[in-house]
Amino acid sequence: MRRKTWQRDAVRDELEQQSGFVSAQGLHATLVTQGTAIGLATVYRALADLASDGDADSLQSDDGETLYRACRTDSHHHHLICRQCGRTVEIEAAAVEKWARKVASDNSFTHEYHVIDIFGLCPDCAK
Amino acid sequence: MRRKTWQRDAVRDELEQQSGFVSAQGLHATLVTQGTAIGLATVYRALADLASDGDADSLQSDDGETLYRACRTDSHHHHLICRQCGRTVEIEAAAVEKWARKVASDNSFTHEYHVIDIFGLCPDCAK
DNA sequence: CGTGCTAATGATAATCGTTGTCAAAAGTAA
DNA sequence: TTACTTTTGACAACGATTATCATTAGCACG
Ligand SMILES: [Zn+2]
Ligand SMILES: [Zn+2]
Ligand SMILES: [Zn+2]
Ligand SMILES: [Zn+2]
Repeated sequence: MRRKTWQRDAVRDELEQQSGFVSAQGLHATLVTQGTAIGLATVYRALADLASDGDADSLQSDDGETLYRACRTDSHHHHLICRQCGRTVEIEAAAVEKWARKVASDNSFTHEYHVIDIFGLCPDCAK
Repeated sequence: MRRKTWQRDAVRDELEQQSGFVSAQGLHATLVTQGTAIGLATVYRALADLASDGDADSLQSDDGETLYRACRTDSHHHHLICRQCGRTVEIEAAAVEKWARKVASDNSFTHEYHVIDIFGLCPDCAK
C-alpha cells in the first residue's frame, strides 16, 4: 500500500508542469528554487515510482542521465524531442509498431520491445 | 595524427570477434583473461575513438553502460538485440528512415536524428 | 640507426549520477 | 491517541566513466 505524501504530489505536479523531459536533479533544483524543501533521494524515488507505475515515461540521455516526462496519454507512444530545450511532442505510429514486431519475428526473436526516439531542433531553438 | 599502437589493434580485433554489443569493462576483462596486458582506460579510449571514427556503433544499456559493436556495414542501420546474450542482427529499413524524417518535418523540427533499437530474446536464449 | 618531439599508455584519483543506509518523521487503520 | 509501517532525507557508498600525469613508445628527420 503506497502512502500519500506531499512530496510525491509535488514531484508529480512539477513534472506535469514541464514541457519536456527533465532529470531528477533538474526537477529537484527547480523544486528547491521554488522554496519546496524536498530531499534529492526522495525526488529520485518518486520519479522511479511514477515511471514504474506507468505515469511517466523515461529515457536515457546521451550523457547518461535518466530523463522523465509526464505524458498526456497512457497508451504506447514515442517522442520527438528538441535536443536543445527538451521540448517534446508525442508520436503514435502503428506502422512502426508493426514493423518492429515483424523485424523481431522474422528473426525468430520473441518478447520484442523497442526504443524509438526522434531528436531534432524545435522551431524556437532553430532561431 | 593518430598513431598506430598494438593496444588499439587489440581492441578493434577483439571487438570484431564479438557477435553482439559489449561494454568497455567486458572487453577489457576478455582481453586480460586472454593474457593481453592492457589498461582499462586505454580500452575506454580506443572504443570511444572507434565510435567517433564511425568504425563502431554504440548504445546505452538499461543499466547505464555504453555498449559497443563493430558493425559489418558502414551505412546507417539499426539493431535487433537479444537482451539476454547481446547477439545482434543488423537492420536496414528505408521506410522507417523516411518516417522519422517526416515526423520531424511535420513538426518543423530540423537536424533530425533518431535512436531506434529493437530488443527481444533470440531463439537460443528463448531455450 | 640515434634524436627529438609528442601522442599514447596506464595506474590511480577524481567525477557524477544514482542507490543504499538508517534514524527520525509522518501516513493510516483501529 | 496508539501501534504499526512506510517514507523521508542527510549522507555514505557505488559503479561507470573521465581526468591526471609521469612514463613509454610511435614517427619523422637527419
Ligand atoms: Zn527547443
Ligand atoms: Zn512503439
Ligand atoms: Zn540471446
Ligand atoms: Zn535510422
